[in-house]
Amino acid sequence: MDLRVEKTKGSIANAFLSLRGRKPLEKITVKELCQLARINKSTFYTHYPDIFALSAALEREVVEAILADIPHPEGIFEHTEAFTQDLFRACNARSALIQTLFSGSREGRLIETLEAGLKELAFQRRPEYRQDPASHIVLSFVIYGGYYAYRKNLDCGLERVVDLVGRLSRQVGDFFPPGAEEQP
Amino acid sequence: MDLRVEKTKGSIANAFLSLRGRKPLEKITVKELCQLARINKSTFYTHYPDIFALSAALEREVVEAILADIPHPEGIFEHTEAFTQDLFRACNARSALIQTLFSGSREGRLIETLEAGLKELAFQRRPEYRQDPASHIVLSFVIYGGYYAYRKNLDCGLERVVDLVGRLSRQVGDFFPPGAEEQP
DNA sequence: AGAAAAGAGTTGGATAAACGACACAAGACG
DNA sequence: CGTCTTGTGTCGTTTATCCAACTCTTTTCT
Repeated sequence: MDLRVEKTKGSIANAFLSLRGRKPLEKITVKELCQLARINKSTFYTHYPDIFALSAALEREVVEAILADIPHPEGIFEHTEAFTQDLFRACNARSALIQTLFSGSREGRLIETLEAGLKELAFQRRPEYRQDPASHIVLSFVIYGGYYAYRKNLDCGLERVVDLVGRLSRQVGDFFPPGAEEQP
Repeated sequence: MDLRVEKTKGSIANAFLSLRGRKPLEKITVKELCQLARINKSTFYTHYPDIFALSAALEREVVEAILADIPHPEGIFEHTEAFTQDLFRACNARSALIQTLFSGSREGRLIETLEAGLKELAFQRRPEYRQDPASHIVLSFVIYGGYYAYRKNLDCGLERVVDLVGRLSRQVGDFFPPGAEEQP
């Protein structure tokens, strides 16, 4: 990528995160962002249509980085337990960033973006599942289940939650391919 | 100034000072500077002919900043004592920067650049002295005198040196216009 | 409500910076 | 010694960014 683009996007991201740490997304103006990032307003618009698109792009990037950080992504089906644990680890390593990026009105975007990323990862491994509605259901089930099991039970201790969710995920993993049940 | 130029020069300066803090000027290559500053080599050459010119430019800038920091530069002749004290203060506020920029082979450049800046300041106040050799002599005398009185007697305590140099400067200031002596 | 200020987005033209290639010089190394 | 690497400095082309000006919308203030 062009060095100029890299630097520009970097300073936009920095400025955005700095502002986002102090105020909700909808109160951030393009003008102040550009002043902080020391770029021209028109330069911002060559990269993002508006602030929300910028936030969405950064959200996707974080999720991408999280998934790229998992040692053995190919084990998403075969070693679901280890995969889940690595996923939690990768998220934990970015807790501060996640907190600022996904706070306020962006609360629900983390799990949604994660779901999309995880499904993409899964379907790259098993393309034949992509058109199978049952696979989508099972994946959504385990992803959202794991997420909210985590969110709603933090007081149980992180390790315990991760351990249990990991084992539950493995159980669910045994259901694949889910469509098979319907044609015995 | 164009925002692009500002940012480029800024990152060049930062990279240079960072390198300069670790190695002598003549060991700094254009290549590593550009890598650190994250700019293209050709961009460097559009601003500076070589590393030495860069260093010289930064040296001048520091001296400019020091002089611009003196509350009442117009008092260079009438209130030499206060002027001297303010000058020492302004230098002290940049001691770290000065140390890295004027170390090694650049040792002597601080006082030389300071002399040029102070003379320029003086001659802007009294343009009629600019062509007068005697004025140059007296100014060089007081500037270098003050500088080395400071450098060679740091163990006497800063305040004492500044106080004495300030009073001496005032004595010398009374000699102006120096050419007058020769035509009684 | 109505004026004034501030922000959103767009556009056209100017230009700084990036890129890649090049010839050349200097130092390292076997 | 020759070769090989590393850095220097330049050039032509492409492109990202800047800038200034503009309209339109939103917010703020009285």
